Amino acid sequence: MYGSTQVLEASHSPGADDLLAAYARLGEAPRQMNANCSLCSLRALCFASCLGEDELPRLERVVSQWRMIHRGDYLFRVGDKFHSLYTLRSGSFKTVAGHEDGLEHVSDFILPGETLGLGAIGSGQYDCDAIALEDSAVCIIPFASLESLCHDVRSVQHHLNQTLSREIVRSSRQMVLLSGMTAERRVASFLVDFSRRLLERGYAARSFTLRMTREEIGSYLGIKLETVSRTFSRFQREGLMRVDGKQIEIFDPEALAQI
Amino acid sequence: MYGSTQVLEASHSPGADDLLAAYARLGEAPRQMNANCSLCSLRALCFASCLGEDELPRLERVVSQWRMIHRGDYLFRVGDKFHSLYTLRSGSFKTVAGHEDGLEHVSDFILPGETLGLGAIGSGQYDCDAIALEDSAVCIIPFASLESLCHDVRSVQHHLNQTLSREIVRSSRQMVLLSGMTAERRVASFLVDFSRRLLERGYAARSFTLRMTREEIGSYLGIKLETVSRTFSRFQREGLMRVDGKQIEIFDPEALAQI
DNA sequence: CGAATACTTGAAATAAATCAAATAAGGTGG
DNA sequence: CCACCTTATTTGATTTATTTCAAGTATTCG
Repeated sequence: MYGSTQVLEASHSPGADDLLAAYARLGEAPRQMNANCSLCSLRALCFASCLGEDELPRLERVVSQWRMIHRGDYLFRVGDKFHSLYTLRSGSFKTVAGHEDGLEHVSDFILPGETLGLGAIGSGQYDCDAIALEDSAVCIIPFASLESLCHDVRSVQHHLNQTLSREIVRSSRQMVLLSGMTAERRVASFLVDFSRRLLERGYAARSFTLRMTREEIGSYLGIKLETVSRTFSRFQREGLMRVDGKQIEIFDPEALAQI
Repeated sequence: MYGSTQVLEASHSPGADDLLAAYARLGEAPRQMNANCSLCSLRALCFASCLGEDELPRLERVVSQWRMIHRGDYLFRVGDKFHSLYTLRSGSFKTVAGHEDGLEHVSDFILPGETLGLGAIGSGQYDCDAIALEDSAVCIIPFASLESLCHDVRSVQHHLNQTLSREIVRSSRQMVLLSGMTAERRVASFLVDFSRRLLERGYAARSFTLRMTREEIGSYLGIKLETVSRTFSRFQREGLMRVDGKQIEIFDPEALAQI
């Protein structure tokens, strides 16, 4: 778009990603296709980040396939046998954790560069549903191969450990939010956090589209959709942000962060 | 006590553990002492579980030290530089996650065989406080050494991955609880879960002592201490359990699980 | 374009928090 | 080892943040 400024709606990289996104939109792409880490714009966020140029081919042998998932489709479901981790290349996902009695909870929203399936390593079964919030593309990382690569390349093992550990810290933060914050702070926290994650990935942090519904945000934050809506409206009245359906503009991130 | 039935208050193993517990009570023990995985009764729960008899000495070189922590003392604090994971040998801990503005949350209770410090791997700093709920003993696992052992012994790496992943799943379950359950279900869920964990460790599951206060339970469950107390009283009135201060007896685990 | 889904807003209901006060348990120093 | 002070727990009365119910409006997507 304009030089280095990229927004979520725009294709976020030239080359292979564009092709993939275009295929996904058309719904005509082969279900899987070959990956190429060297050309990937998200290299810095995934396992490639800990490898030298010369080691990338080894990763490419592990992450040899892509897959496209259409909006609303499942990448995996609770209980599915675990074979692979997935790194999101484009699009976005929600993960939904269930409970015996139908109680459901949106446990996370996933942005490009983030990894899906970490909870399945321990049990051999995926522990949540992963559902695409828009047409998306994922790299397939067969876990057995990744473990072998870990064995050969220490930095990859280190990276996997770090990824898992960071996920634990993230959960822990979310629990502080769920256990003690007012609805207002939860919503503010969600907006600030989401904005920060977009920024880290090179997207516009002040103006973005929420791909998820108010109900999904509410579930993620442990409040009802009406409360999300009311709080958005209040923040708008107070001049902190502009809300136009799913289109959000943040005017005063500092004030939001301090709520 | 009676054959194979062991209760939390009793020493849970003969030999080294007893010695350690005795030292801890006296407060006269050396601050650190040598570990011996081969003799440890918790072997089945920790990293030793994935090693053969012949490989144990390698683990013992990594986990070469114990440490005793008195009730109320910190094993580590938020922000401390990360060097080691800790496996609890005896006693119990709480972990407390903080937030900039003083908002605190008891993120977990730790029982023997469980690991402390997993959240520090990613950032190099501990992400929570770990505070002993009673005089306790921990094995010190220097992380650099553990990573080396992971490199040499695949099963150790696999075990670390599994431990980290299981922690993610645990957090995720706790978030479902915190985001959607009534106070009554949270308390029931806590009791059932705590009882199950005791059972898995060979302690009495129907009758046990809560080492933490009502306030700490409330923080863990995202409710106030008065609500914990009232719910305990209600469950007692309904004949599901007996409450005598910190001493708990579960009469009807099935009914509790179904609440 | 039109049915279905998503969102906003108001009013009433409620689960849990807060405030308060009395009782019980636990740890410490004399 | 007991008395005392502190901390923890229970229980009741009141308040409140959020949910629930409801109804109208806007969006989305096939």
